[in-house]
Amino acid sequence: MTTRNMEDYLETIWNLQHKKGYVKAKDIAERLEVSRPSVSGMIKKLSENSYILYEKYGGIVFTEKGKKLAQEIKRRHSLLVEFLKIIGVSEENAQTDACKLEHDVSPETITSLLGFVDFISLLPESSKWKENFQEYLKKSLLERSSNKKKNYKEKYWGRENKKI
Amino acid sequence: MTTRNMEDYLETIWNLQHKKGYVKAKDIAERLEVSRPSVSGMIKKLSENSYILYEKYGGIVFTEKGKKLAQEIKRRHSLLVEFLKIIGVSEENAQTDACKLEHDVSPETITSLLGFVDFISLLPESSKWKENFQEYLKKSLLERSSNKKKNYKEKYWGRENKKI
DNA sequence: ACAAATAGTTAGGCTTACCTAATAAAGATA
DNA sequence: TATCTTTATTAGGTAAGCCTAACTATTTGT
Repeated sequence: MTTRNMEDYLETIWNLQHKKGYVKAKDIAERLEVSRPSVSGMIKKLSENSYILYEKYGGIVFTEKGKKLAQEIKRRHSLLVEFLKIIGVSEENAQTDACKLEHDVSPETITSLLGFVDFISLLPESSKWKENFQEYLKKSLLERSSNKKKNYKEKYWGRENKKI
Repeated sequence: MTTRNMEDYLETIWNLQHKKGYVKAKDIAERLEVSRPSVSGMIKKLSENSYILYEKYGGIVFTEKGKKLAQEIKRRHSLLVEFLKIIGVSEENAQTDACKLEHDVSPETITSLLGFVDFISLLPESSKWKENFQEYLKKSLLERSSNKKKNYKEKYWGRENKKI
């Protein structure tokens, strides 16, 4: 099985490959803000599990298996970013959240998210869904930060406590 | 700082408290499918960090700090479940995904999700958003598995739904 | 009240990450 | 070519979790 960490390394390798055209252990360390020995260790692990091929002082390349997994992770990441932006999360936060969430979403949730994103993108211009939603978000944020805070909380916890 | 694991234990304690009225280490072990020594260790840690008060053979109660955190986690969990169900994820999967995702969503994303869920719940009956979306999901699943590509725009976003 | 059942802890080890310090290998340059 | 810089590895240690086996302490039942 692959761990969350292995996935992070694979994704980083993928990104470096597409940004610089080659991948060195040093660059991975920089990107992930981790020591070089840590990278050495993970490279060894990923090699042993046949996700990558590695030559000291040379570079890293994906095996078919590794490429497939890296693409899959990338796909989840992009989907999450796209979704988060639709619901109004900033680009920056969307990126960092996607990095964390991408390891945990089940296939069913991926499918549903994909459906949602597609559905929204198919809305006719005339629907103004996004504008309406954005406006609603802005408004509810304002209200929340001022006087209606209490109201909202009661509503929320009232619902929740019944379930328990 | 609290780790993902500490959060899981706190959430479990919260759930047990509200389901049975008291919390024993043994029950935590069962619920989390973990050995009793593991629970002992975590209880010690949570006590040291003042999230709970614990007495051997007695029970576990939250401190104010612990209660606050547990509620916060619970809040994130419920919100995620609610959202996932809206986009068509099954109850079961929504629960398990929420358990994993709840540790990683940023405050901004929480806010946006909350906005989205509220927004959807405020849609007028006439919009039929959910029905349309559900149907779209079902169809697109079929399409995907039979490798066809077709445009549903017209069918699902005819004039009567412009208000969405 | 005392033995059995239940609950909890300690001891000792495993795994996956991380780190720093020291070392080795390769590449670049004088 | 010899040395210096860069790159990578090894050695040795920490921390958070998990486990089993063995032990202790409490509660319960007769």
